[in-house]
Amino acid sequence: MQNFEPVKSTRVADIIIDQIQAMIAKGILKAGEKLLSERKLCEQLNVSRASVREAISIMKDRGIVETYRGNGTIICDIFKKRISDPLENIIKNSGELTLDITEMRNILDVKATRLAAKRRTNADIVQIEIAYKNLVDASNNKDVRLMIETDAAFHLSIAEATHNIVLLYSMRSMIELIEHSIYEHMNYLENMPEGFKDNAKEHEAIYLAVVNGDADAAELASENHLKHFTEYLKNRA
Amino acid sequence: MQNFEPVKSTRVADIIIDQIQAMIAKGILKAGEKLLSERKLCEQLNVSRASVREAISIMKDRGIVETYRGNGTIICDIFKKRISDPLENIIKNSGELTLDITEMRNILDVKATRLAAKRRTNADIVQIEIAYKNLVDASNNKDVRLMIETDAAFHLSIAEATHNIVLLYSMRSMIELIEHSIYEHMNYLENMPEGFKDNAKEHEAIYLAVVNGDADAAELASENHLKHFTEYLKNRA
DNA sequence: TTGGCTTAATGGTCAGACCAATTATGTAAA
DNA sequence: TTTACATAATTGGTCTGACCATTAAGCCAA
Repeated sequence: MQNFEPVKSTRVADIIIDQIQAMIAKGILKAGEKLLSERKLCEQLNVSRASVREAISIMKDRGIVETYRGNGTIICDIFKKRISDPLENIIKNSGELTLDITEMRNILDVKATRLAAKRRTNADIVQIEIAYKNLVDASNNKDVRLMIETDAAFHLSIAEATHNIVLLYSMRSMIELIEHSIYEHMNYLENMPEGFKDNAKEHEAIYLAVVNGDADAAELASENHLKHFTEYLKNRA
Repeated sequence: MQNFEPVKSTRVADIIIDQIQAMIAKGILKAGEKLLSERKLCEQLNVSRASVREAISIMKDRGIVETYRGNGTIICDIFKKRISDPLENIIKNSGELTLDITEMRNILDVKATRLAAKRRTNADIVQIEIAYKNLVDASNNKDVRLMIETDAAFHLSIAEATHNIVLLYSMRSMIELIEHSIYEHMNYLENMPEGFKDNAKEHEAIYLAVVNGDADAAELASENHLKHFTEYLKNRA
């Protein structure tokens, strides 16, 4: 069996991180326990405090430890990891990027709906029907989180019916990227059930047009549907 | 209703990270560009080098920047890492997708042309004019390779005028993929001239519509322009 | 026991120095 | 003029020591 050793980085901070993570992995350091103070770590590791601090600040960013001024540094429960995707992290704090992605997603969605109406097979229709019914159920139950999920799934089931892999992948990517931002605005959405009542009809229009194979109606319905959400975003930006 | 704002960290390094990431999100800092040196950043931000280094080392860990001793710190192409590379991988494993990619590119181009007509600034117009003239020159000289290059540059200069960096990025991606795909699956240079036949007037129509700010005409001109190339591709497939 | 004060320890920030790698520059040789 | 190489300047990496801000612990007096 090939048993590789982890590559020893030349960077001091990386070496420290490796050591501490190994201790956590071996159970020597357990969640909730305090790490040695920075100054004592310097002594034991024979490195400067700057290097120790760099290692700790990186582990803090990774969610491995938490620091408390005047108290110390504790090992975290690994389970509560934060967003690890750097791009999503940037998007989360950028209204401009969120708008850009939303616009891109809308462009794709409108054209995908048109193409789906032209190309959907019987198998596609079955999947779209399932997704549509799930969306309606979630809407009736007023479960906002589930509505967001089933809404995405509904639009993706339509994108799937275009049989354009690149288009499908791109739409899925855009949806993934703004997912976190949408969830953060969830509390806002929860207070506007009226807005969601309207788009029940919009979803129905899209659904029917695609199933009936009416490309023009499908494109129109999709455009109309997304107009509302975009306006809402622009007002907040 | 309790509507909490995201906590703005008091930590100096976090503030620096937010600033730099915001610059990336707005396109002020672009992939491949160099960040200011640590010492200059200290000056501009009025903080110690330790804080700047902490911010940079965290961003390095996130994969947002890369550092090179003696050279500098460069901005990574996270969009490529997160979106383009995986797509490229999918395409490699899916056989011939030239039509899918082309369709996707056309969708983006048509809508980008419309948006550009609405949003182009004077600076954008200058760039578009330059790109258009280069295209005309290449066309007059019947230099096929240069025509392909200037054609891409022309459409990208329009995409740039949308001021949607995600859209711009995606279009650039598609154009690169098409060139690869056509090159692999067809006799690139030998067959391309037919696809470029007599579209000087079409380019002119696009150019004029965008410069005049006529969104509907721009979209129409773009649709008309791309139709020919797509049909040509389909006939070959 | 309780309240408030002092003290010590901790993480956060700063300043300045030197090392190591790379690039830019300028000079001498071909 | 061009090329080659030594030198200087710049950049990220590391170290040292100091001070600030916060917290916990200890202490003493009411």
